[in-house]
Amino acid sequence: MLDAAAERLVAQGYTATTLREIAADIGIKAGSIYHHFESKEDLFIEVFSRGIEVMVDAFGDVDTAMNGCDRESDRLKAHVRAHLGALFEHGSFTAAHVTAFFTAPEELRSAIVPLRDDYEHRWNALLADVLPELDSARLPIARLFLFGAMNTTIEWFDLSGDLSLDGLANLITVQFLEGVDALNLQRSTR
Amino acid sequence: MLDAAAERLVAQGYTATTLREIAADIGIKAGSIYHHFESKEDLFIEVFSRGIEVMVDAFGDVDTAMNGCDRESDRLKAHVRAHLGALFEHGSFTAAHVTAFFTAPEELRSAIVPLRDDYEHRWNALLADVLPELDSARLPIARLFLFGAMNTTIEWFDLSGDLSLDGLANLITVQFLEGVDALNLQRSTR
DNA sequence: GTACCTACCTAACGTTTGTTAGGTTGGCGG
DNA sequence: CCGCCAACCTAACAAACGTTAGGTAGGTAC
Repeated sequence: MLDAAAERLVAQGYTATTLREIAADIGIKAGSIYHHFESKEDLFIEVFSRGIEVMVDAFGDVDTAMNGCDRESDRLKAHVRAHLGALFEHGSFTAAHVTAFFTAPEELRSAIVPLRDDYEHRWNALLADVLPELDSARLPIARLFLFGAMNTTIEWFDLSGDLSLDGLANLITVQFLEGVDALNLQRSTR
Repeated sequence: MLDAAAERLVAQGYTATTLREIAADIGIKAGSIYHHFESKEDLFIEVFSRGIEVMVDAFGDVDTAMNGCDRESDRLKAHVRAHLGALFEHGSFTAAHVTAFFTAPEELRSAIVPLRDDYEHRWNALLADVLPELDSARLPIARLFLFGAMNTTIEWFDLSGDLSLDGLANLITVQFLEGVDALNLQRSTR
């Protein structure tokens, strides 16, 4: 049911997604949803929360797996790959969060913001490690650039296309660190 | 009235924006809208079209103004500045388009897509000039990265903050061409 | 003055929405 | 076998939606 709600969110946004549609998707009636959640808002708070949870878990897994890694650019690339994995490989929760969060009513958003902030802080800390020479005031902006590049892939990236998720993660990381010209040296990576 | 509709679109998305709200914003009643537009869909087609129109016009202006420019990076920077200007300095039409386009129903979107494609083609041509050595298959991806960085600024950039639009355009261009490390050499630009 | 047009209003229509009260079903614990 | 509870259903509610038919005010043209 949460899966169905998340998929509808990605395709239609918050207001256009009706409880009757979600219910029909899983073969029950709209009223029955209220046995599991107090309201529509309550249901979607859970969906958005899981979207962040998936990202945070993926981030944490990479953090422990890459503990003894000395090449900072590889660490960054692994985290980019994890973020993309959350978007494309672990259901629609993260995708729903990234695309539909701003279409949700304000009261719902303010309940989610603390979780978002937590995830952003982890990225800030990571970028501070990877880019020690970067002005700390510029760091959040650099993160926003990176997030912009990663999150907008939902609008165009196709998992079944020529480019793999590993290849995409590599492209984004290299582009982020060294600029667009450096991409020409990376053609072999798929 | 189109302005009011665009602002509501940015704040609430397509479905959550009601004709009664728009009417109240400009001091008329909902039914009166139908004297100017055939339907809600018709009204928002006009809003989205103007959003692209603003971008295309800004792009064209820079194209002619930068005709005899020899430094390709300056040409790119000027176009980035023009795109950001369309987002922040010419009403809410472009902002509405960028944030709410994917929340609109499919029939409406398919009416707008040709205009979008035209604008994207112009950017592809520009990037092909600025980056002649880039693999042409990579070019649309590079453009999507750049669009991702530029368009997500709506979610965080503040016109009244420390960073100016010129400074932001410079940051994005340098970051795009040379990577995040190059930003440290650019601290003076505001 | 009459005709006409644009811009608005009122009042309602059918539909859909989130939500709720009360009823039915099936399985598990004792 | 009995009681219970979770999971579902039916049927309806008030509110809000896009939309429409018909009416009104004010200006312009002749």
